[in-house]
Amino acid sequence: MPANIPATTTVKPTAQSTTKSTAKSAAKSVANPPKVTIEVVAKRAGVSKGLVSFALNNRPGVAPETRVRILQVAKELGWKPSLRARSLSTQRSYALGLVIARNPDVLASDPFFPSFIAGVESILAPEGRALVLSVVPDEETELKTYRSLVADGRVDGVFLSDLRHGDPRIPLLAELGLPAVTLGRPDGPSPFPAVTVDDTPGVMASVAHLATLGHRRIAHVAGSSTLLHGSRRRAAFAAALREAGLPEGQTVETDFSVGAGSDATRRLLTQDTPPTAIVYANDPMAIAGLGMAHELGVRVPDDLSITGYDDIDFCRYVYPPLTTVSAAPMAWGRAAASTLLALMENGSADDVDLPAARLVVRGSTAPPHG
Amino acid sequence: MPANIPATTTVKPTAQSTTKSTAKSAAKSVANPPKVTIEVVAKRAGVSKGLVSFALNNRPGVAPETRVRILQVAKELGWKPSLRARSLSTQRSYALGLVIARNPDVLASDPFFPSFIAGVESILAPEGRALVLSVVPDEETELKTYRSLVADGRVDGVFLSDLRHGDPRIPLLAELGLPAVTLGRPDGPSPFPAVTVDDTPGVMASVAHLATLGHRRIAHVAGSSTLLHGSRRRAAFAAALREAGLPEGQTVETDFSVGAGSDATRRLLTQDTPPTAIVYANDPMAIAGLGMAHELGVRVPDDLSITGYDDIDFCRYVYPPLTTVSAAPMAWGRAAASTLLALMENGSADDVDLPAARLVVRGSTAPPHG
DNA sequence: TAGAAAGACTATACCGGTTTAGTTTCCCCC
DNA sequence: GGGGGAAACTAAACCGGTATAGTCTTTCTA
Repeated sequence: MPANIPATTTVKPTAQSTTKSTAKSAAKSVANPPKVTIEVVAKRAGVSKGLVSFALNNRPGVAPETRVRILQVAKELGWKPSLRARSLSTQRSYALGLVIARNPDVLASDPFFPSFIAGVESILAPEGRALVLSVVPDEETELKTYRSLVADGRVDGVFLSDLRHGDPRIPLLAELGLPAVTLGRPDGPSPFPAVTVDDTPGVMASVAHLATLGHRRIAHVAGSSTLLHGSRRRAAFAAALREAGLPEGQTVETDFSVGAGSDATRRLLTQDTPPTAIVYANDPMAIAGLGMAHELGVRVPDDLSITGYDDIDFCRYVYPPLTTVSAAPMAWGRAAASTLLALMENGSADDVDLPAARLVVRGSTAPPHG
Repeated sequence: MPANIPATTTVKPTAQSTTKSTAKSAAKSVANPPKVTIEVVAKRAGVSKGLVSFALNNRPGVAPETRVRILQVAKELGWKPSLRARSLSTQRSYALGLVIARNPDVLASDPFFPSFIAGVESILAPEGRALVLSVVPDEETELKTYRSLVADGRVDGVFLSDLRHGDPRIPLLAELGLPAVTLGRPDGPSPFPAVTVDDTPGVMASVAHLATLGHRRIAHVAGSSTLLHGSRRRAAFAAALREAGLPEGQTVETDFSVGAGSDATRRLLTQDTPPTAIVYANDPMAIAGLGMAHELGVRVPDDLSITGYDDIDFCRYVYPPLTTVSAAPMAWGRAAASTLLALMENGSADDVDLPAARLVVRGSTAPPHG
């Protein structure tokens, strides 16, 4: 039953022809194995349940032979301590949380999270931890979600992705006392360890690559500047231009969505003096840009060079294949998970800097014709 | 702490240069609010805790005025029943599970799950349920994951996606007594309700559309035939050809991945008599096919028409925009979640048939040039 | 008007672990 | 050989709810 339901109309037996009946009843009543609890193990081993608990948790004060015997009995009986009981007494849930606040469209076209999550899982699963995922539509709901995750004790720690400027989640989580790991370094003070893949070098390398090819009018289709990585990539873009001795480039801000990337591209290319190269803040937008270029009859890479960011699978298979920057979301997930576990175990954890994202040159970049 | 940890060093300050310190200590010690439990509410309302529980759960046997008073007190004190305690005594977790067994690459390029999950969440969140997500690399791990989800009591029910022929998960879950909902109708007997978006009409419509345009050599890049929707779309393709009075078409089986889609396309197009149209089993492969066509100098849609399946965001923005079949993963997620909740509440739930996927005609299909 | 039945509520067992406060036993040492 | 202390273990409280059995009124019934 839901938390405290006024009208539990949740589900009323639709009186229709219900050929289906749940598997529960059938299956559960058959075997009905005599639940083995810590009590049973204790009795069988001839000790108190407290001692079984001690033995299980490797605590001092248990004679070596006794410990062995207890564990032996536990194994024989196939006993696994009840997560629920343990949760109640330890006040922990043995689960970690990830809250994603994104427009479903943007989320859907962005392959970051599936890979990231796969990485996270590869660490959590062997540790017996679960991942609780929330996908919420807006920031307000997001904060509420964190509050209720804590209130319900659903998770022992969370991953903080898509950092924003002056991110309100950081003080919130600090106040709630919920351990967290940030994906990237926040711009303000933070009590949490950061696991970072520096994206600046990758973006700068993209620009440098284009400059070396001879491009002088390079534009940037940036992501949302409220997002830290959005504005950071934008800053890296600007810095790289300066470094290359090029004039300031045009920048169009978007929300990272495919549609916005397409629109931005149209705007850039339909000017009197369009850029000869565009650096996109992510791959989906770059791919949309490629489509738009085709539509406008602008040839890539002959008339226009483009670069993306993320190196999603698609990049290799669009035509021409996309020059992009390769982050490693799966490794990122692994590192973030390890760090969060360490933080929870030790009460502190060091920041982790993963290898910076690298430029991968493919066919979408070439010297400008002129 | 892991399941059974050697040293219960829960939280010791690692003596390293720890500029970070966990937020826990700091935050928690400040306020330290005197935990409000059911006991406190009971005392304050001058009743027993049992009665508070009854009032909360809308059970008979509580005088109306008393109920009101209790709930009033509960609200004043800001009491929310402890999920953990409740879990222990009700033997439920108030969470639902989704286990995804996919190659991370395939998963990453497939926007189905993010959208589906967003739909699921929109139903679960208001009900106070959480979603536990597992991403596993292979089938063996997948089955193990279900077992341990049940053993740990992590979830009260699960979503079964990517149905396979003679899917082993169905008997397993039945045996485990875990309520489930299948996404689509399984091919064997199943005790579980199915929530279905029929994909056959969409695929048939694609073929019909191509046939109407005048195509006679239509090929199919199919998904894995171990997957039900893979082989079903393939069957629909074949049926549609027959219905249109066309000869059997070439079919290449893939694993649904972008790379495989690309390879399959190359193989098809480099034959002596290549097809004039290709029906892809999903959009990512179609997009890869588009790229390959470009690479081979095959113009779309002039020399080759292509169609996809799913109507992912990209379709509108590649060039030419992709004719595809629009499923509605978010609505699917909502329906699946509602059905699973209903099943758990009532012990049974009816199958749900969502509106069949529809063909969306865009620029990637045109009459074959003669 | 006794007696049964219903209604409101309490006391308490229970879920299955962890943890603290004792208790026993054994050993060491002066 | 008696006191001190550590080691090994037990008993019971505790986490915070739910559920069951039972108590005490009040009301309906025969």
